[in-house]
Amino acid sequence: MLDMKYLRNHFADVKAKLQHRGEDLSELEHFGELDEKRRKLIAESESLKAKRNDVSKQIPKLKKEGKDADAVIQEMREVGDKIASLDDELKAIESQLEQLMLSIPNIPHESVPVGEDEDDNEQVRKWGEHPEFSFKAQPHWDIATDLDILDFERAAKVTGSRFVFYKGLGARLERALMNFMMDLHADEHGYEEMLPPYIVNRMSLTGTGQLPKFSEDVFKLEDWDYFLIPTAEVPVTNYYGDEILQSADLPKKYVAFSGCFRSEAGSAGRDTRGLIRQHQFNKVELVHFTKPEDSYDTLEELTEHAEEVLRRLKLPYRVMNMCTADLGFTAAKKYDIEVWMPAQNTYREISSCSNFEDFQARRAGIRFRREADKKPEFVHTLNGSGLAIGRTVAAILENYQQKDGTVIVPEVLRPYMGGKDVLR
RNA sequence: GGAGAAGUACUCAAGUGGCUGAAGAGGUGCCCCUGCUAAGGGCAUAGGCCGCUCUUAGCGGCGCGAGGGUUCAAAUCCCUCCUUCUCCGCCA
Repeated sequence: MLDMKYLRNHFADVKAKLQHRGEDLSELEHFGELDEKRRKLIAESESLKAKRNDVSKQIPKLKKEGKDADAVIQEMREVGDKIASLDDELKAIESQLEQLMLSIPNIPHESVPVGEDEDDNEQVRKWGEHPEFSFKAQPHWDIATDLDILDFERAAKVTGSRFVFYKGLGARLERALMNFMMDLHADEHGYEEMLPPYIVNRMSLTGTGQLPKFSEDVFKLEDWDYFLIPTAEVPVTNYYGDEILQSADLPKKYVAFSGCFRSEAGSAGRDTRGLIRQHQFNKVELVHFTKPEDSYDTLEELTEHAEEVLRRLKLPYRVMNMCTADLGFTAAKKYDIEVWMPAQNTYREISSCSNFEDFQARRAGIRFRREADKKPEFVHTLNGSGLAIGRTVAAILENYQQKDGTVIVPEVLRPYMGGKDVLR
């Protein structure tokens, strides 16, 4: 959520910056009117309340002195009715204004390229050499099905499309990656480890920005106002919701493993085969809480930590600075890390590293105090995948595949694989 | 799932309609006393959000788990919900 005072005072400027996102901003036009109406109603109602408080203090005195208070009480009854009707009106305006504010996306940072679609994303850097094959590179779903380490068919029977069973060394590989990534970030990058709830309430999803606008993307539990998490970002960021942290507490950095659940509404027909777009997948997520002045340095650090996973796995990748059209609703700046997928002859997103500045913190109420007598300020929140595990499995299968259909296990994973060096 | 109890500030806690922005204690900070320590004494310590104004400040509104209601007036009375605890049931 944007700062209402800032929006009021810099309306034209904010609007111009939001327009680069290419989203419909017609809602935004109602802001001025609602904001003004709200403040007018508050002023009216509160001056009546001040009067009521004042007169109500006199009533017991009048009574004590044996004077008649009926006329005053009658007058206050009318004042009370007037207050009630103003407050009703105010409540309606405020809920409209809140809906509006919750639907306005974040302002892109000045270092974000202005663009119209994903073709305008800028490559920041590139790492690693594409593997050369003396044979036609196979897609990971064929490799895995042949090795009998992934079973999409039976998952479709047991649940439905976009689900998978990991089997044998496939399951082992997924678990090895989880442990490798968690160890790397916890032991070497200095993150505190966390295992969050997989189910969250409406307020948490509103805090991180998935709700109210993107309700069709998340799974909701029947008869409960609870949702399956689409990413550990949601529980971990909201961990400090409605709290005021001490200056010395910051920065805070967490690494969380979780299952992730996404409805993939609107993705029908895209990536229907393989591990790329599943309703359920595992992910190791990095979440930072920083002081405002540190968040852009932190974004670089966070992205670096995610890249390190790919470098140790020796998987080629590139880093993209996402343009205004491809930023996502909540981010002020976002780097996507894309891993090379030989069979598709293309790079695919494997991590998204974003700085939300105070956008999520304002929604979730995450603040800190610089000094004991200072006003609290909103923290900046950031997160990034470090990494999506299913997609990493897919990338390993495709980049490490051999002519005979086996797959070499990346060296760093072998200790986690009971010493196995090849999937066969 | 059933029965009961509780939620007031950093902590504990008093408070059944106006004199309560809220007693008291602990904690914390500063000061006094003391050769040092212990003990003692004094002072300070309500955050936060919102609105207005002549914006290094002032004024007003809200706030006692959350939201409604009753009342001229609610921490206090009523309703709904949430959380925690105890017992029973169920369960990995």
